[in-house]
Amino acid sequence: MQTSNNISPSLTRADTVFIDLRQRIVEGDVQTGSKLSEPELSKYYEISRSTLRDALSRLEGCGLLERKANIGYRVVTLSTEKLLEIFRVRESLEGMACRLAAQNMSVKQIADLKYLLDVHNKHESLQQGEAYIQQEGDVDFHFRIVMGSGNKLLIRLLCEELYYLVRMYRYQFGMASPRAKKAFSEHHHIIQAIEDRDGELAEILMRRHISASRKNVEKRMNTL
Amino acid sequence: MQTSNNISPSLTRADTVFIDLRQRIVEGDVQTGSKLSEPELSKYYEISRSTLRDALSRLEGCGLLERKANIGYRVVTLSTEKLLEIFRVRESLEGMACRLAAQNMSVKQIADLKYLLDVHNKHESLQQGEAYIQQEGDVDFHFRIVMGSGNKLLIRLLCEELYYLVRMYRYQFGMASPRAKKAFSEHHHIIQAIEDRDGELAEILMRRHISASRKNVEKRMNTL
DNA sequence: AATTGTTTTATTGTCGACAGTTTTAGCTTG
DNA sequence: CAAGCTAAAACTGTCGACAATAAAACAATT
Repeated sequence: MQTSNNISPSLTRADTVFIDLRQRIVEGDVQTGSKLSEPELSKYYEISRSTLRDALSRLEGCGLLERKANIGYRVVTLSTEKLLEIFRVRESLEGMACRLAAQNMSVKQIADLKYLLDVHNKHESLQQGEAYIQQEGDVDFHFRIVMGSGNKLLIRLLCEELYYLVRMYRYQFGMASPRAKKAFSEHHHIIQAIEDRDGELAEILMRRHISASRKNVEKRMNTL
Repeated sequence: MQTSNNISPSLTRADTVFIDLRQRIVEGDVQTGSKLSEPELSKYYEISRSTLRDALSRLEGCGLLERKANIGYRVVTLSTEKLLEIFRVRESLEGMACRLAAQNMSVKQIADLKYLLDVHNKHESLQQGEAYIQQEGDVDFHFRIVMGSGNKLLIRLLCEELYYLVRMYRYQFGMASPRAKKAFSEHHHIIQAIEDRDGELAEILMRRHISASRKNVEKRMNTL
């Protein structure tokens, strides 16, 4: 007898496996490109194959797994080319999100975001080289702006599909970019545009911000 | 014994049901907002619930179905608000696709697209009011530009996830827009920019083109 | 020894049945 | 008659087993 918590949407077994596997894939605990054996995984999680397949199909929807008929699921492989493709999509989608955020974010949301940026700024000043915190701060910043757009489709595409891939690249490609200082300054300019309700400028700044990261990767790729 | 065609990727039962249901949902044969009974549907298709659920989970990935734990799948509901959200996402993504297409489309691809546009233009001149052909022509035009971008992620997001929703709105909202003439002219300008390899202009023109459609819907919404 | 063809093994696709939850129907009570 | 509780029906979540397909191991031939 499973006394389900009636308040929150009851978590099914497939849900928990989906969430756990997602994290393991993102963090590289399950290697990129590796084939997922359904019998093996279902034994590992002590669930049936049906339940596992439910979880796997959802991971495919996140773009973390690929499936071939009669062959099975594989973890996606990472490549610089794919990373650059993601940057192009983020540039366009987050640019639009930023434009809409300038229209739709509440005064309180904007204030909270400014506060968040200050906190991270101090962290960065005090304990130099804490790349981890800086990364999480960056993720949080972009996340909040997308949420602030108020466009549910945009939110779904970015937060539920693309961002897990983005985090996967961060974990496994180790993007400790040397753009920390610049990124902070760019974030501040973006918030300013949002606060001024200048959607057009906000979009341009966000696109430049992401485009700069992309060019950074392209430059590093060419020097190798 | 099923002599599977070894050349093409063998179609599984779940595949065929997925494709058939997708069309029925897009064309409104399965009503929006209606709940899908798994026992009923599996009986209809003469397959087991497991196979059906495989198909349903993929339809959820396309954004055509919504799922709640312990309750089941429903066909998504359509609304003007959601349609406007789609336009915003298309504006940003297809704008980027058009920019990349200007860089990456081959000379032959561009020539084919110009030819396609001419054919549809003649059709439109001859048999006035053939909204259907005009619609399909529009879909094809946008589709080819996205393909021409060469960005696989962009292609997946637009062609495999968003465009079925777009077609669903066209079928069920009956968007016989009065923008036929203008749209043709805009398409021509876009191709010209692509031919000139002017990515920046191509993006701007595509965004205006889609933005104009959005504003058209907004205007119609306000007059009701 | 390498390669092709065959057999065996393992894996995915599909099925039907049971368990737990939600919804519906019916009954009781104020 | 309405409201609330209870019991029954229906549905989704989960399970284990069989069928069809792909991968691996092995044998045979050149």
